[in-house]
Amino acid sequence: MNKIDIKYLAKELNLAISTVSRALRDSHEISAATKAKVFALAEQLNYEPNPNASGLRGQKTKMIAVVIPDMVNDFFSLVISGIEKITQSKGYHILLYFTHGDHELEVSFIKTLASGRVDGVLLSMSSENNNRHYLGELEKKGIPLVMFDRVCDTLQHGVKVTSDNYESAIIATRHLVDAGCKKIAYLQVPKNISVGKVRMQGYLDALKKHSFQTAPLVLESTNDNEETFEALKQMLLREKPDGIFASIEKLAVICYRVCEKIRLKIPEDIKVISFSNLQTASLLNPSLTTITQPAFDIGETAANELFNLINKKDKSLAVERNVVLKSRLVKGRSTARY
Amino acid sequence: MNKIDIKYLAKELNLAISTVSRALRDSHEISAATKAKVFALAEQLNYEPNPNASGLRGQKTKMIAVVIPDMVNDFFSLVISGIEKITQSKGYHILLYFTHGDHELEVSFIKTLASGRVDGVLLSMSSENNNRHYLGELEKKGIPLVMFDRVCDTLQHGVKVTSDNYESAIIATRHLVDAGCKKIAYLQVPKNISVGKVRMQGYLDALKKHSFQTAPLVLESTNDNEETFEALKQMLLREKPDGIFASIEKLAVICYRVCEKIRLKIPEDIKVISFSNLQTASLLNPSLTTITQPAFDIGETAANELFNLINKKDKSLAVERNVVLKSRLVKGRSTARY
DNA sequence: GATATTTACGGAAACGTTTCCGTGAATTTG
DNA sequence: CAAATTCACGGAAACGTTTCCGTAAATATC
Repeated sequence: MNKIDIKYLAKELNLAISTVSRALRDSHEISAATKAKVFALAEQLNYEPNPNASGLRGQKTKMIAVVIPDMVNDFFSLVISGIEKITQSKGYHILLYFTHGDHELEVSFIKTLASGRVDGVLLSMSSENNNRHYLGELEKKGIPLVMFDRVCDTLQHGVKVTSDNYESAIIATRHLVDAGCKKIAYLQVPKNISVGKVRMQGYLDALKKHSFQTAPLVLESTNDNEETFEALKQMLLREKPDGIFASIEKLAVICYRVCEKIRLKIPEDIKVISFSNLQTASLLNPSLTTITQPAFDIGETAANELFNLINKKDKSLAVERNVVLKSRLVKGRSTARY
Repeated sequence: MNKIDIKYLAKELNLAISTVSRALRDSHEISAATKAKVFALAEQLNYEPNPNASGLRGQKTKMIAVVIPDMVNDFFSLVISGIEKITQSKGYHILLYFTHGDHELEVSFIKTLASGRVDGVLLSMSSENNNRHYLGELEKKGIPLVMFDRVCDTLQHGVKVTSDNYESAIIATRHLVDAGCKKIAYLQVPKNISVGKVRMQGYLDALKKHSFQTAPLVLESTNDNEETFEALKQMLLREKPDGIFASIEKLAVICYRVCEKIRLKIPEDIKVISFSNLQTASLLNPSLTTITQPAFDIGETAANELFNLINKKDKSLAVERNVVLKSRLVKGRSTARY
């Protein structure tokens, strides 16, 4: 029942505390014989260093924070899996935070994280139109930050990992055009987040370049699914588009339900494509054509970028770096020519 | 650029360190006037207490660990969301670990967690047939443990949160019988984990009681999806069951793919039911009948149970407690009578 | 009005590490 | 072989809190 700490090991081995500490960290100023003895006893007694003590002394916690909106779709699950692969290999730990799209909560998380709880932060922002002054707190304390997917486009410096949303949106829109669509609607994400804006810009530009459609047709959704369901139903009945481009997975799912409700057949009456990482997209009725982001890869890349910052000697965070990964088009029956 | 710690606040206010500390913790032995001053300055300077220091001193970290196999399906995402709701409200932090089904990794996680990194552990085991001696490390250090879903059935003491797997398996099997199935196959999870065993027992007992089927038909799957795909294909071709009961979601997905491959129509040729938390189950082709576990609720409950242990005065962990939550049957077209 | 209690605060120890500084002994150097 | 360096380790400070113990003044008790 005795707590086994370095002091206990030292007493047991008739060594000084400092010697034991150095031995455990494999210091060169300790003889091989002594090291062996220390390792053996540590192993035998199942010694584990106290992370608070080393964290307090050395100012490094071996922990990183992952701050994301939530985990309602497969995208963030995959990102986290990618992050975990890296942290695992580096012996780091993951602290997980959900902002639930609440900007205030995000600010409060970041502020507490700036107190030395973690060595670095991975962030996918809940809303990007707010002020971003709070991110400065991290910088002030020298805690590296890497943003991914939902990044802050007005922030110049910093490392950002995203996917090619603009190009993918063009590809998606053109895919609908090629499938024969004459009137394509775009379902916009609730919040005014940058990925939504960029994707919509791709849709708009692609319409101009590749389609005969005169005016864009955009439905702004809300966070209330029922509300969005109704709005979409009205829009489909009124405007009768023959193609739907959903900017996020949830909207495609709602779209499927609306089509079922008002007896619109996919892909015969209307074709659907969506940004999505749904692993069962190919099993849907009909199988959903998706733009699939490299979610796992985004996680891995963001984590690697963060560790680069953490291990950097000089803490000049003035680096600016944009890593853009490629999404891919996965064709399903929802956009098939019939 | 000055680090703002308690010492700095104290100097600034001409107070002792101890006074500032007590004021911040709203101690009764500090006058209202002094508290106000301290709070004001702390607010103004954005003071955040150093978690390592308080953790080291007070032996409480305000963190809990969540150890799960992985996040490849929606079940664990939902569980974590439930956990997060509780930790969030208690001001706690979540450390997330994936064992990837590797028992050795799980042991090593638990061992390092026993060093005082967290105040409690939530665990869903990767494999339950191995020795469980390592769990004693936590108990020895007085760190509470709550197991959920994949619990250790041979461990007598401890708190466990599960769902009614046995009863649900009976309901699922009977549902297939009621749908007209004469030959029902059971797809067993790869590892010999307790949920799998319990569910299979429900299947076996239900067969005896509710069906005319003479012999059970069980396919043991492996972690290799391709291998399982082939095995299932052979089994379907050879045995020609007219009902499939998948013990986990992944097996249902594989089943769908196999049926597509060998042109078996669901539900006309074969009916399928599965344990699953897939949020798009109703959108599959055909919509999948599921036994849906109360995943979010499991997370909430497990977290609440853990906090009960953490806040318990006497650390006698001898409590034994089994919380069982109800799953529900969600009917889809995959088991429809035609 | 002398003693007991409460109030409000200060000083210092303690939590378990890491690391700076020091120091004899052993080894190398010129 | 004296001086310089290296080797292998010990002592103690420091990280930022929390809390035990002490204490002077203020208030309460009989």
